[in-house]
Amino acid sequence: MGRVSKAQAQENRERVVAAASRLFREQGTDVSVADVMKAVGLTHGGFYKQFASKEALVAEAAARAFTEQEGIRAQQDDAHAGRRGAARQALIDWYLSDEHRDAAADGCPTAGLAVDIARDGGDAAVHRVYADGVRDFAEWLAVEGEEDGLVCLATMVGALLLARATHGSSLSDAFLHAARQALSVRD
Amino acid sequence: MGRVSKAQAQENRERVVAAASRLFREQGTDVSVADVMKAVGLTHGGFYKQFASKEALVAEAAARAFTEQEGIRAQQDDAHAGRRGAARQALIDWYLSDEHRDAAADGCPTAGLAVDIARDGGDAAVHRVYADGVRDFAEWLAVEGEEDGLVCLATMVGALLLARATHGSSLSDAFLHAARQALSVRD
DNA sequence: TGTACATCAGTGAACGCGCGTTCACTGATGTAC
DNA sequence: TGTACATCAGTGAACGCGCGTTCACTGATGTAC
Repeated sequence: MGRVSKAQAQENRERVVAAASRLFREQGTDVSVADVMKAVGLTHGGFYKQFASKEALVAEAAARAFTEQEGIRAQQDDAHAGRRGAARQALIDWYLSDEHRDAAADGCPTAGLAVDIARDGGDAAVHRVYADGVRDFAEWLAVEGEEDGLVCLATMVGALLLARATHGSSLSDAFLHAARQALSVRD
Repeated sequence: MGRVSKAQAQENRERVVAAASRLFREQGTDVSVADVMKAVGLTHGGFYKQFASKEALVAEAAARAFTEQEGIRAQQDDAHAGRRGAARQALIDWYLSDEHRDAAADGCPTAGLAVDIARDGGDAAVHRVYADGVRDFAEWLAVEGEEDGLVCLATMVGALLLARATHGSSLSDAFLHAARQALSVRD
């Protein structure tokens, strides 16, 4: 397999970032470079033709996941024609659904990457990407002041992560249900 | 270094579980067996004289962490002479403090192990230990009904994990502060 | 109580394996004439 | 427009390293007499 066209190479690179973005959210950032490359049908050797290091991929993959989520929020805004409370409620209902609990790969990176970011002492770039993404999300959620957005996000992330960690127990649904109730009566 | 007395061996075993309990909460369950043993001044070879597998150590270490936290809650109950609201408030204030954010090793296993438990498809024993520990905690927090305990715990865990993940940013303190406010005005 | 021997907690080297990263190589793509 | 050559995306083997686990060995502890 010889050289590949510039357009093809660019497309491959983007597919690698997209696959990493899903795998890291689902299984954590220590999914191996080889597994990421395998997910798009390539071998691991070529990875360093496109990325400086695994850290660099983590940063790009995280940024991509946050951008994707911003898109989902923008869709909600459109769907509810700027009625912020309704858009927020629709997002919360999706966030605290069985579907979101069971599909971390396409889910919220604030939740999916939180612990990896906290433990990984390393790269400053990925920390910046993460904090910026979290701030944007909290601001979007804030309808009754800044603190309201932070608390709402904390409750959503906590309920989602605990629902995932207690999957198989009756607690799992209970966390999602209780948080949905608590975040509905608010406005 | 030849054989060691039964009492000494038992003490060593307990020190291994204690060290694992702290290291797993702080850095996750993929801290290596060798690093756990090193933390108590032993070599990794002897590990399997005491434990069937690393999975078994994870289960024991998690159980120990939950028991330790139950002790802290019992202390709060004693200190506040059975005034449940006050005990709960004191625990929440500690939970959402800088100290707890920065000392995960001696902190809450519900938060510290959540993602490891969620991702690890493996052992049923550790899942049971975790779910039981979470349930006990939520019940202790529930002063206005079951759902109240679950929501309170979700907010605490979410705020703590997000504060850890955004350490270094102004968001970190903001999450702790906002959650403390939200969980104070309640009763 | 004293002695001879079996037990077994802990050591340190080794196992097969997967990690992030490097590198010589391949051959289709891109470019210079 | 056609041809000769340089470029470089992707391959596959290899690097040093750390993982969980196993094992032959050690020598103080525990036990049988």
